Amino acid sequence: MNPYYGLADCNNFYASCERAFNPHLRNRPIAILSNNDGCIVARSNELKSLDIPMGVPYWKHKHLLKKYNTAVLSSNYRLYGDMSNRVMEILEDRFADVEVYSIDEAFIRANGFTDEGLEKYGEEVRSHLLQWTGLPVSLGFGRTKTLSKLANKLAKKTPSGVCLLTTEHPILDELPITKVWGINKGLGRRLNAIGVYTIRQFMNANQNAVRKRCGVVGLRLLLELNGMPCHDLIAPRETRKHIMVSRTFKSDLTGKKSLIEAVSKHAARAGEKLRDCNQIAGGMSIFLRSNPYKSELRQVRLSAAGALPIATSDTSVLIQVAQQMLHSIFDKSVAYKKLGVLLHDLRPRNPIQTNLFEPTSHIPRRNDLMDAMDALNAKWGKGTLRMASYAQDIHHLYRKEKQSPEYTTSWDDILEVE
DNA sequence: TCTGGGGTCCTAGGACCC
DNA sequence: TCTGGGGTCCTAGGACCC
Repeated sequence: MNPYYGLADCNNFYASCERAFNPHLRNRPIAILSNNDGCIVARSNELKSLDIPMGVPYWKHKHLLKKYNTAVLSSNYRLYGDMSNRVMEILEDRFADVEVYSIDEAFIRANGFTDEGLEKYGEEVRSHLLQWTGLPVSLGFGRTKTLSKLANKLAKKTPSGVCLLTTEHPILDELPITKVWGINKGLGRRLNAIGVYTIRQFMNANQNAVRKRCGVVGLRLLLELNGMPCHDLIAPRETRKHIMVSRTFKSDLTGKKSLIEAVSKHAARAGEKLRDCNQIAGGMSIFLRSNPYKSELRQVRLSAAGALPIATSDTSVLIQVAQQMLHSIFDKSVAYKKLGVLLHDLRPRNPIQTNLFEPTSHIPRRNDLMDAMDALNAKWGKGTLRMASYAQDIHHLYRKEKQSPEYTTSWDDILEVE
């Protein structure tokens, strides 16, 4: 028998994490803000029903949020990341094959179940997750990933929180194509142009026409909706293609000193991510951008890119190159709002590739040093040990005024129960 | 006053080669 | 005067995702 695919998705994940540790948030609308307290990136159900859209600038809706007595919080990624790990561990325990797809979602493959058996097992897993993490999770099942993703949307609206979607289900006659995972405005419009509006119409559309208009991406979606798998679970990747670290400043910056500190910090963070997935980078680029919302200011997008002298994950090299690049593009007549560091041309960390023109004998020792630094920071908290080039605290460059405590990852913030 | 961050895949087009 | 055809590789940008 063909396997089922499933998608487990935490409901209103960030808001639910906050709620799990703070009972005062239980019956209030919640808004979670992006970095720099800029946009609303997560909403509780109450807020979703109040017509506050996702991704809008916080300041534009401030008064409305206040009117509804909304709890507004800066995002607490350490807390969410830790809660995510707990959920994923339980899923991995309950299902043979799990693909962690994002911080709050995982695809699963379920073999050897009857339809009823699978739904029942789903409900059991759901209540296990709720009991052990305090997070409500929805489960959708179907013969393909695309169907399971759609099933999950339906599961959120059923009391059991679980839904198994077959290709015959009448709801597919009504749902618009934009509800399909992977179809947004662009593809949606191209499908509308050939008379396709509902999911059922899409399922029955001419495959050549879809291939021609929407490329292989569109064709695969059509097949998946008809129950023919084109996307299998993807093994956890150790091989990322790019690593990016970028931040918006709370105000427009003109001073080179702050930018040097920020670029060093970003490069160091990129190095951590790189070592975390056991890779080294062959190239780096950095970019600086002015504030696009202030049209009266001079608008620029500056960037520099180049190969590293030798592929590496050594923080001190990354910082040095990033600083050189910043010096090379800095223009003192511009005010900057955003800065980013990108690592590309990533490769596995071992074996070390030597370079005729650069000495490499010091590399094993440097690797040990980096590993020791990462281990210390993992044990005692981020930033316990860091390079002197960004020793100065740069929190003043960013806004983060409404952060909740790190209930699960910091001893100082652990919840006390009386 | 205040507007996020980090990914993936696909495609088109240019450079280059025979 | 007449100026091919097909392949690969790389990159930038679009589209989509969370």
